[in-house]
Amino acid sequence: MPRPRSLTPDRIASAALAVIDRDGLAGFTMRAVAAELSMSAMALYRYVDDREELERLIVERVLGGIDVTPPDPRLPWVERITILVQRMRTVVAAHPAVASLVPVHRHRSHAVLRWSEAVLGLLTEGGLAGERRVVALRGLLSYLLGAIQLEHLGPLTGPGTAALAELPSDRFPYLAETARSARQVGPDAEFDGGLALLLRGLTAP
Amino acid sequence: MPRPRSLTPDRIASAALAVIDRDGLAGFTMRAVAAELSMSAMALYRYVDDREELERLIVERVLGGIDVTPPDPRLPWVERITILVQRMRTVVAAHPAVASLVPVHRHRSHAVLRWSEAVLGLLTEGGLAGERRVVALRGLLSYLLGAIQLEHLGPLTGPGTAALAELPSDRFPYLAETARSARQVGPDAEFDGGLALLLRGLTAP
DNA sequence: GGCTGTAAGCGTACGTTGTAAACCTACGTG
DNA sequence: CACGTAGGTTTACAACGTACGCTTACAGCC
Repeated sequence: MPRPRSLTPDRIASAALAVIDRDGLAGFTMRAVAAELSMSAMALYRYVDDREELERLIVERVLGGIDVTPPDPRLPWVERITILVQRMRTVVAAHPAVASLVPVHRHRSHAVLRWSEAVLGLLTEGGLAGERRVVALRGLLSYLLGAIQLEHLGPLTGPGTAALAELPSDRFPYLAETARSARQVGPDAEFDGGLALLLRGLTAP
Repeated sequence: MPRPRSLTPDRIASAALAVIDRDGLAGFTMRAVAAELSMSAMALYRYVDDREELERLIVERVLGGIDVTPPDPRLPWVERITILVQRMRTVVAAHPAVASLVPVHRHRSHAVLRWSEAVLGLLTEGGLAGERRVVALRGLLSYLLGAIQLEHLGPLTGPGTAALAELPSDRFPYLAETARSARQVGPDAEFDGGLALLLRGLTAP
């Protein structure tokens, strides 16, 4: 019988995401999100316990965009896993500033569960089970989240590389040389290359 | 001719680390660190531009503890890399709460440079060069930082696993089963297992 | 259609944070 | 001993998350 709710969790998450995309993580403030919704700051608290829950909503909204429909089953299972991993990277890349929120809230995310379930299915199809399968899933997730983080927090490829290339080459000969090679490797190639290493380790005899 | 400085960057970082170890990241406050040094909050700013620089000092102090002396050269190069990676994990594990600061400040850390140089040397010894070597270094760092993060932010192994095991097994059959296997895998085995995958990918034909 | 109870939404306020500015003060050098 | 520099303190402010209490709009009943 009371007044009906005017917001959905999804609408709130969208508003918060709009703020973050526009003003970065530093601009993400309860007041700013409320303003984006044309509300007072305190009205937000009718929908959310605290800032942390709002962050969870955001992460869930971003990761919820992952397409977990199984890739073409005619592809080798390793390639299908590659696709699933790339899909997760893609949705986060659409909102780079949330990259650092993901690891914090991942373990409460339903989207991550669905994604993990899909990956586990493919790992199983690849003949993995038991503890080896646990290690594989966890390894993929670690690499994925680590790579996303590094990518959006001061990339090796990119402007940082320039500084690296000017390192005193007597004390850091390898780094100086590597920085030169790094210029040839774009972010996608870098990510896919690392992922391929992991997956090759999975299938090697 | 003026009054001498009474603090070293290292002493400041130690105080901050003491605060973090005692009260967690949330307790890490300019005022708290200053109090730890028996100073007023503003006195800190004679030594540090802002909070961010203090965070950098902390990360540098933690990562500075890495032992980068080359492991026994009689070991295969893959094992020597394993040792270097584990050493990085070890120093962060000693101060779990700083885990989330590391990725943010890594690219300005001299300690990371030294570590990277050592790893690159071993990769080179393993016959890697050019873009393959770039991808390898970056892959190792991504996995390492991702794994550290996951480990200290809601582990798969650990209490989280219990919740996972009780998932509706009709919708998450693999996850439910995997959660049971996960109980057998300790954090060290999990980390080392994932790392081994990556390195095997590096040496596979 | 008016009345009413519930929950939506708002205004105000408090404690805490990072840090700017102005001030006082201890010390090495002349 | 005086002086100037830089160390340290005090005070202050804007912005943050959020507790509390009030007002107000609506769905269901008479």
